Amino acid sequence: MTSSDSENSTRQRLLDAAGECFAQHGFHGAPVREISQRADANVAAINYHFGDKYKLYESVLLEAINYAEDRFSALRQQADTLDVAQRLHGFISSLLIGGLDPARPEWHCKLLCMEMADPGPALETLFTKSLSGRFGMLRQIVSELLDPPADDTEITLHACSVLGQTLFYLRSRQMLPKMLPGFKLDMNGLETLTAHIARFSLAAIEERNRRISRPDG
Amino acid sequence: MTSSDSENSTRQRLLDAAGECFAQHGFHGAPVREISQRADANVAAINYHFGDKYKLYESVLLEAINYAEDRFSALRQQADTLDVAQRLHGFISSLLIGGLDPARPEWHCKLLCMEMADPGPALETLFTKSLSGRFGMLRQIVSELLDPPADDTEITLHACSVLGQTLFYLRSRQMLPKMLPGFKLDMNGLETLTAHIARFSLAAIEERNRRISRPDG
Amino acid sequence: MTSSDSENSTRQRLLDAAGECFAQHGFHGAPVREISQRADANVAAINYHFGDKYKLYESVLLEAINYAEDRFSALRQQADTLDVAQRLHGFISSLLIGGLDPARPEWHCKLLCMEMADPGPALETLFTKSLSGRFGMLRQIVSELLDPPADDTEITLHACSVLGQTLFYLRSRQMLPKMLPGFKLDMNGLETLTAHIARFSLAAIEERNRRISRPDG
Amino acid sequence: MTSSDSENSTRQRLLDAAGECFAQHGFHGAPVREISQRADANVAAINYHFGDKYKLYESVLLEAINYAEDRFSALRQQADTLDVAQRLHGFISSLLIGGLDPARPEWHCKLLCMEMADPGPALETLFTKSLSGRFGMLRQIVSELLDPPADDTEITLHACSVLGQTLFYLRSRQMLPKMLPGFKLDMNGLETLTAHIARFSLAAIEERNRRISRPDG
DNA sequence: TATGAATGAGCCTTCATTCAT
DNA sequence: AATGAATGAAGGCTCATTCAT
Repeated sequence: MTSSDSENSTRQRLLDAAGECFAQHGFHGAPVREISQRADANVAAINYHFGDKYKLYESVLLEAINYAEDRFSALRQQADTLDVAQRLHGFISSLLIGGLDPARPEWHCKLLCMEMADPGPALETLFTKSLSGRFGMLRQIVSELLDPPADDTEITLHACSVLGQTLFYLRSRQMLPKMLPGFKLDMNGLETLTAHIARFSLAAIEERNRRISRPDG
Repeated sequence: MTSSDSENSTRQRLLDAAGECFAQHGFHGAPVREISQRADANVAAINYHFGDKYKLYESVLLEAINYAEDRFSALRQQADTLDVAQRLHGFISSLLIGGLDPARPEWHCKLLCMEMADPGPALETLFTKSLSGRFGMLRQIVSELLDPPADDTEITLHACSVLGQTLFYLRSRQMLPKMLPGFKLDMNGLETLTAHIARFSLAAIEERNRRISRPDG
Repeated sequence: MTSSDSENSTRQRLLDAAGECFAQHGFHGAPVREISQRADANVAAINYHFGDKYKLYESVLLEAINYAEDRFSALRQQADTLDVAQRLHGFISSLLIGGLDPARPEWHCKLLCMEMADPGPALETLFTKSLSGRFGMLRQIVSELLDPPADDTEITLHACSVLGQTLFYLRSRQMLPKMLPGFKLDMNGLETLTAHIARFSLAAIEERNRRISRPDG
Repeated sequence: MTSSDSENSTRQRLLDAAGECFAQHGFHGAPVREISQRADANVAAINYHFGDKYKLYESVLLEAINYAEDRFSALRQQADTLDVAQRLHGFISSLLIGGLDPARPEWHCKLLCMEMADPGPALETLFTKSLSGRFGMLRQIVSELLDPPADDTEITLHACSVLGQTLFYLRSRQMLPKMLPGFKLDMNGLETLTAHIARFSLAAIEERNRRISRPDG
């Protein structure tokens, strides 16, 4: 067992500490000194392992985005065995539970939301590496649900409706206690949300399908 | 007419410059010197007019949130003359067009989204002064749409579904060119979005109403 | 009497302190903290007044080179009233006494010599502003002394011989106590040196003139 | 042959790389990491081989000064077979060509000049090991040339005149392209310089000898 | 013999703020 | 009402060095 173990190496401790600090104070508001102290490491260790503060920030973002990627990989592999409604449910669930899973460090979700609200150079990587693929997956699901078939714009609008409902909880998480007092975001609550979003969206789409296929205008 | 009435007073120029800077670099990333220079004012002017940097930030946020409040006031006054579907449409429109209106300074929306992604003490004021009222308004509309009547939780879930779809475009604005290449956010595009969200949501609710009122499933 | 008095202003104190420090430890070896402390000023004052450390360094060099420029100006104005041998003596004296004058801060000479031994961007300014003019002046004197007239190269070589003898004492000043133990560089000593260099050079040139003008080869 | 014999040992590569770096940026301005990288060695190798950064610097200076010492040794051994004018020429040539020889790494000369402009503890070694002997040699030559004999001071002054003319080119090398545009410092140019300095100095001394030996002025 | 990881001290610079005017 | 000068604290980063291997 060498010191490069990914478990508790200086590098890994820095990543975790940085995640917390960046999520708490933002990139500019988080001093590298505080990060290194929380990681029980030297200030110079950051530059040694990551080059500079921003490269550390990028690495932290990657760490956060990768965490939930497993769920989507699994979903992709099960695509053939699940019907389209199940895949919609799976997508929403992956995003929502993958994002708010109480087992996941809180800062993952917040940091990603902050980066999306104020995108920097790092977002490019996140996008090409993960976000764009996820959105394509959702568009595929939605396009299968829309019958009679929809044009590109309509698919996009429906995909955004599903995505918007889901991301709302991730992006509003900081405000949820204030907005929805009494609502608990435990596993149970998350499944309630998932079920609602799926049912709400499927209902809207079914209604749309019925309307379009009706003979009159 | 004193100089404090002037629309172009130092104080106002500072507010505008600060809005741009804060939106561009975040609170910690925007140096007061850059703000004062962009406002063509002295560094000390900020502390003179606002006390300190954070109070300036709060003032800027208030400026941004107040800008769109007129639309909601109008909506409230028209409540009696509009049917509930129109009020839903009006709410979505107020939020979406009020947020992305090309005539509005770009930083308004971005800054508010950033503050919501990473809430500070200033959010409290925003919430009690504006956000909480808006959400209550939406809940009222949704509760009227839900028939048979829904319990508190279901109202909230439906309100969140509407709100989530709408906020999605505000909060993703920075990423929209990348996510939805070719989509134009001009007045026309905004109305398309508004119409879709309203139709999608109404369809989902109607379907729900039908399902619930059915003697059994 | 305002605070911008050139006498004892923060800016001037910084220049003097920086001169000493840079001369003592070199540009890279002199911490700005030490400079500001010696100047009884804040660290930030350096960046406020000069922009950055290197611009301070350039200003210090200019201060040093300007100090002696008066002597050369005077020499230029007297050019018509002095014969050429006197002007040669004047030139050597201006350089030597202007450089080692005990009334002059010691660091002036050392710092200029250091910059010449390891030229940076700042030397360009020194050269165009002062050095090149001085060398032209010396070439003019030497060319008048050379009779029969000399070509460009020969003038240059003779000018370098005069200049080299003179600069030797400036550039070796740090080593003089070791090389020439017992030699005092007071006003008296400097005039002895000046006289020697002038006599030595004139002798060499006269001998050269005689040799060239001799009919045989 | 052990690895420490090798001309391309880590130790030697460090010396060469350090010479370049120190000459380029000065002692304080040259980071050990850059040196070790240029030498294709580990950072710790410097401390391992030399103890610390300054000891490396001293070693580099010694390397530079030793390079030219062979010429002077040869000159000393030939002392008996050459007349005094030839020995003067030889001395100047050793210094000038030994210093500016295009075959020699450029940094040798520059680094020595820098150390002389800003002497540190290392200069002591250089002085006792080399410089003082060279100066003594020149004084001996000059004293033989001065006839009628001169006192100590006069010998010193004349030696400094010869030395100053010669060192001028070494110490001004960085500025020569700017001062003497078009002058080429190839082997041919160096011999031109050597010949001029020797002739100039001999002429001055002959004239002096004539003047002194004249019954009166 | 030689190294990659890690360190504490120090670097220059910039920060938001204050003060005398 | 407003400002230019100045400040102490803190910023991110780099330094020469050390240590376990």
